[in-house]
Amino acid sequence: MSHWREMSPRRILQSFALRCTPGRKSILQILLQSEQALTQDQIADRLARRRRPLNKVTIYRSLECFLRAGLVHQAYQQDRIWHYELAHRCGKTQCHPHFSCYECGRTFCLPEVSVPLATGLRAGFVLVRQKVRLEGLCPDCQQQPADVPAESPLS
Amino acid sequence: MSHWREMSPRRILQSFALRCTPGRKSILQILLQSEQALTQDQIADRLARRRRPLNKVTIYRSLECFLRAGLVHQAYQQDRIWHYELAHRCGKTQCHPHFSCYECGRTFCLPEVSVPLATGLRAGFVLVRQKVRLEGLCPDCQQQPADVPAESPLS
DNA sequence: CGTCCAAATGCAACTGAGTTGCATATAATT
DNA sequence: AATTATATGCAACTCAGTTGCATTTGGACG
Ligand SMILES: [Mn+2]
Ligand SMILES: [Mn+2]
Ligand SMILES: [Zn+2]
Ligand SMILES: [Zn+2]
Repeated sequence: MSHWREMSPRRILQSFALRCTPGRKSILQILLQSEQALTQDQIADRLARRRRPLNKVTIYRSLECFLRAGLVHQAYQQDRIWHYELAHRCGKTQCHPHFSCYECGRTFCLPEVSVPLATGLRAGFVLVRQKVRLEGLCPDCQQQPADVPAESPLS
Repeated sequence: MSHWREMSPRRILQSFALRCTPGRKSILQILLQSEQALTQDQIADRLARRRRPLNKVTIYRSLECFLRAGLVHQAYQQDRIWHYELAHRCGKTQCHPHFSCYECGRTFCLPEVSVPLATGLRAGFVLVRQKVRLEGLCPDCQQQPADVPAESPLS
């Protein structure tokens, strides 16, 4: 398999049979250079800083087009906001897990962590993708008293 | 551990040290009787059908209070809408998985499916809860041609 | 019982991520 | 260069969830 980071945005778009516009190339470049999943707003910021501003509707529509093509995933939602990332660090049937910190609210990509696929699915269900979200305390926050969800008084 | 379904809403609220109001008892009863996670809107509908209408703000604030107490979980978000369910069918460190169908969009609770906890977490991360979301085709939809995400042309 | 107050409720107005319709611009094909 | 399906920009919109504030009430205490 070819490594996306060694390919130009243009060639990647071509290989996915997507139209190659300046806006899409810029969005793709920003996703290629990011270690984390990004929101529309974060992408817009970075585009503006590179003097390549794009309308937010265009960003959403480009991401949706990338999504349909399988170039990006909607990695996770936080505070009702979608975070997008390139699909190249995800396995065929499983995205890499994400870890959210109860204390600081940050979310981390954990491409090196793998979780076995679910087993014992009821007959008739066809599993295509498994997405795992981990919650807890990140290295920066585990010292401080945290706002961890309460335990049940009945267990 | 006591079984919530055999307890009255009133006793459950008391054991969680929550104030016992008519609204909270009704919301709790609806969650107890549901096999699936419910949205604010679905809860409001069922309350109205029982002639116990509640303001949506009150429903949201009650759910948030239940959440802080550990009585309910935010099970999953679909189309930016939170789905709430009682925590009593979830393990201490892992919620039961949920399965979403690409074709019909329905989401199913899979309390019988278990996934091993993630291993190989980088040093410093403290895992408190693991949430698993499965995507694919449900028994009703696996016959029809489905809108499954595209494969990468580069792999 | 009645008194009291922190907490719960209802209502109206608000927030903001994401969507839609439509006019205009442009990538890719010929 | 001409053509056309697709991409873009802009303004207006949607709607789940939140906030401020006035009013009500659960539950503790006597
Ligand atoms: Mn990621
Ligand atoms: Mn569930
Ligand atoms: Zn943290
Ligand atoms: Zn289905």
